[in-house]
Order: sequence, then structure tokens, then C-alpha cells
Amino acid sequence: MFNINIMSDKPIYEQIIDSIKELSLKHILKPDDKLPSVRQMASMLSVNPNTVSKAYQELERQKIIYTVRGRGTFMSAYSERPIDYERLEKALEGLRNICVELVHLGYDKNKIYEEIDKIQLGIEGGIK
Amino acid sequence: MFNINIMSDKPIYEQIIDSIKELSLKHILKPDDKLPSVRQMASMLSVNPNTVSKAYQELERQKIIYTVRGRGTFMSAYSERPIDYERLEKALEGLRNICVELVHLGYDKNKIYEEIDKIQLGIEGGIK
Amino acid sequence: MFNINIMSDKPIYEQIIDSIKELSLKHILKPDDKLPSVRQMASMLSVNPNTVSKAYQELERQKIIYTVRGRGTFMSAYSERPIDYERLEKALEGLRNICVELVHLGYDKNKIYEEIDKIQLGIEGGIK
Amino acid sequence: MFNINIMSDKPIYEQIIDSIKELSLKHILKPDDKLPSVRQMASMLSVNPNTVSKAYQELERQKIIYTVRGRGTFMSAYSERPIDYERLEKALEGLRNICVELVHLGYDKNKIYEEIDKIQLGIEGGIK
DNA sequence: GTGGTCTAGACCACT
DNA sequence: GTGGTCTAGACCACG
Repeated sequence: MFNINIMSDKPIYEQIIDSIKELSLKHILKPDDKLPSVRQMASMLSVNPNTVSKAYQELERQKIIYTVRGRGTFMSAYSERPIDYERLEKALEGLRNICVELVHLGYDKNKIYEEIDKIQLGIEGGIK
Repeated sequence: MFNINIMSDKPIYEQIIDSIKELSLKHILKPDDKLPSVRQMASMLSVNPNTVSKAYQELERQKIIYTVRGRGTFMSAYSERPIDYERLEKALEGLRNICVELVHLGYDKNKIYEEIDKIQLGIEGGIK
Repeated sequence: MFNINIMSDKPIYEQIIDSIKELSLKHILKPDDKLPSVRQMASMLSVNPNTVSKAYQELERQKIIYTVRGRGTFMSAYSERPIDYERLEKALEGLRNICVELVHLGYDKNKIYEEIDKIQLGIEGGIK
Repeated sequence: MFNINIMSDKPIYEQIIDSIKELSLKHILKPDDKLPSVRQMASMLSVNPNTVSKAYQELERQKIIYTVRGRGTFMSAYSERPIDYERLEKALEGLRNICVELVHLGYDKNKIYEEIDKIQLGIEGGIK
């Protein structure tokens, strides 16, 4: 479910964020589902609670989740989540760099398309 | 030519690396073309020579460029650049993450394809 | 433990790399052992932290060590270290040159063998 | 005969030195054989005459060759060549490092011995 | 002229 | 605390 790789170059808190986003996209985490508490999550993943906390804070900032004092943390409704143009810009920049890298590694446009097809983004049911 | 953004979260030396890779893909930098010297590039970009040097060394490690002592730094032949499966693996992983992110931000598969088309990778003349 | 000779023609960062490789071969540094932090090592050896950092980064690139962000740097498992055929090629070329040199300096094959025996590579317990 | 690799990390002048030493070891260059002039050698190898000159100067310093004004440069008699302990020390240090590297790359002592056997140092007819 | 190495000291993100 | 990045400025070997 959560594939955290402590040796990755990607910060652990970002890995947690991305994992939760991915579970959401795959409808494994649905609106108003309860997330594990910071401490539970931390021991599940064998990471420092601070790290989980940082991930949750960032997810809350992005309106992906919300917290209810004394009750816990929950997934937001899809409609709650605004388009974050800054993040979009960064993501497109990242896409651009990855494609340059892939072409350098011998890929052409069609092979890139094939890879994207493989990803199975669950777009059909998609987020609106 | 070189758009270096000192405020970006991406390290400057990586920006230089990516810029050179991109110029190569667009056939603006061709095999055996001479790159600006470390010092020239540094003053062009208003960065420290060490930073440029780090970028050049990494590019050389990746066989994108080669250096001739006392003469300068040059673009490698395309055929010199072997496929690095480890880098490929990481790039595909990155592609996957970016796509998940983009769908999260409201993109669907077709819009992603459109973005990739925009990049204009100079794939037509193709590598190799 | 670490014999760094600042007057040597060999770069300090390479001396550090070689020292760590040697300590590994002698099983003084074992998998998952923690290395001194960049700063500790730097003050131990009376060199600049950047120099140690460069050595550690190269060792990481070679999969001899791995770093865990915020925690430190550790020896890799032997099995993590893939055979790098390019480095092997270079090393064999180097061996060839050294032997030619040694013969030139009056050594014969048996004396070279003796020298290699002296090195005590800890091959008995062997890698892998 | 002379394999000069302009892209190698080894300085060109050292490559020339090693080539001449190797030709000597293989008795292709015998005592009192005439070497090409600096200019001839430079154009043969497509390198800067200064570079050849530097190689010849170093070889002369090591008593491997001698120059006769107006006549040219010649190989010394084997007996002329003193054992240079400083160089010997460096060579042994180099041997040690190469062996450590090779063991790191999966070699054991016997495989190293095999490699040395392959080199065919022409030791039988040997020097001295 | 070129790139490679090193120092001194700084700031940053991550844990 | 950790490693990663960057600047400023220096010295060196090579061609």
C-alpha cells in the first residue's frame, strides 16, 4: 500500500504525500475515509512521527485531507480540492524534463505514450 | 539559450545539465561541438565556475560530453551514449509519478499527450 | 586507519575513497556500518568537508556506500555492489601498465606476486 | 605501435612515456635505436610538439633515452638505467590500489595472477 | 587558455 | 544532527 523507500532521493514526507494521492486516484481512499493517525502511520511505515506530520500538514494545505480536532484526519471531497496552478506548473516542468531524459535514453514519443498507457491512471472513472 | 532560475528548487547544476541535454535533443548542440569553457559558461550564467564544473563532470559521467585536457569540453557522438538502464528505470518511475500528479491536478491522458507534443523534442531527426 | 597524504599527487578525495574501499575489503568496515559524518571525517583528516563530501558522493555512485537523509552514511551490502565492467576494464589496463612499469624497475613476475601477497586483501573471507 | 588516446584521463605525455617503455620491454626498441624527432613524433601522433618534448625530457631524466646534439635521441643501454626507488614506491602503491579495486570488482588473488600471466611481459628474455 | 582540486565558510532541507 | 548545494577565490597540471 505504502511503498516508502528510505534510501530514495525523494524525501520520505513527499513519498507519503504521493502515496496518499495515488490511493485516492485509485479510489482506494474515498472522500471522508479516515486516515491512520500520525503515530499509527509512523509506526506502520517505521518512520519518524514528525515526518508523517509534515506530510499530513502539506496534504491539508493542499486541501487533499482535512482534520477534525479530536476525531482524526479524513480525505476531502474531490470538489474541495482546488487546482493549484503553481503545482501544475512544476508538474509540467517535471514532465518536460522526464521526456527529455527518456529521449536521451533512447525512447521516442510513441514509446513514451505506451508507457503512459501502461500506468492505468483510472482516468475513465476519473476525477472531475 | 540557457534559462537558469536561481530561485528554482532544482539545483543550478541540474538545470545546466538539463539545458544541455535539451539543446542536444533539439540539435542545437551537435556531436563534437565545443561547449563554452567552464569560466565562460559561469560568467554567462552568473554562477560560480564550480557549479558549472559540477554539471560538466556529471554530463561527462553520463557520456553526454567529453573533455580534452587543455582544450575544452565537447558534445559526444550520439552513439557514444549507452543506455543506462538504471537511469531509465528512475525516469520511468518519475514519469509515472508526474502523470499521477497531473491527473490529480485535473489533466487527463489526452491533455498529457498534448503537453508532450508541445515539448518538440526534435525526435523527427531522431537520435541514432 | 585513514592515511591521508596531503602532499601526494593523488587527490585527497581519491585517497579517502581508496581508504574506505580498503577498510571494507579488510572487513574493518562491514555492511550497514555507519561512516563518520562528513564533518567528523573532515576534522579527523584535517581536510575541508567538501572534499570528504566529494569522496562520499563518488562512493555512493559506485554503490559502495549509501546515505540516509538526515541520518548519515553507511556501508552497502556486498551484494548491492554490481560489477562495473567499464571500471573493470580500466583497472585491468592499469594493472597492465603497473606491471610493465615494475618490470622496467627490475621486478619479475614472482616479485610482483610477492607484493600482491603482502597486500593482505582479506580475500579469504571473500566478498559475496 | 603508439596508442595515444587523447580522451584518456592519463596525460598524453605520460602515454608517450609508457609506450616507449613498453616498446623497450618488448625489445622492439633496443639500446641505441634512434627515436623519431620531436616534430616527427608529434605529427605521427597528431599532438603538440611541446607534449612530445615533455615526454622526451622526462625519459631522459629517467635515463631511458639520451640525446646527442644535432644527431637525435636514442635508447639508453639497459645498464644505464638506475633503479629509481621513488618511482618504485609509487608503482607499488599503484599496484596496491589496483588490486583493491579489482577485488572490489569481484576478482580474487588467483584471477589477478591470471591477468598478470596474460600480460606477457617478456620477462624470460628479461631485463638484466 | 583549459579543466581539476581544494579551502573557507555559508545556507538549505530533511530527520 | 545529517548530507547537498553554492559562492568566492586559489593553485595546479596540461597543452
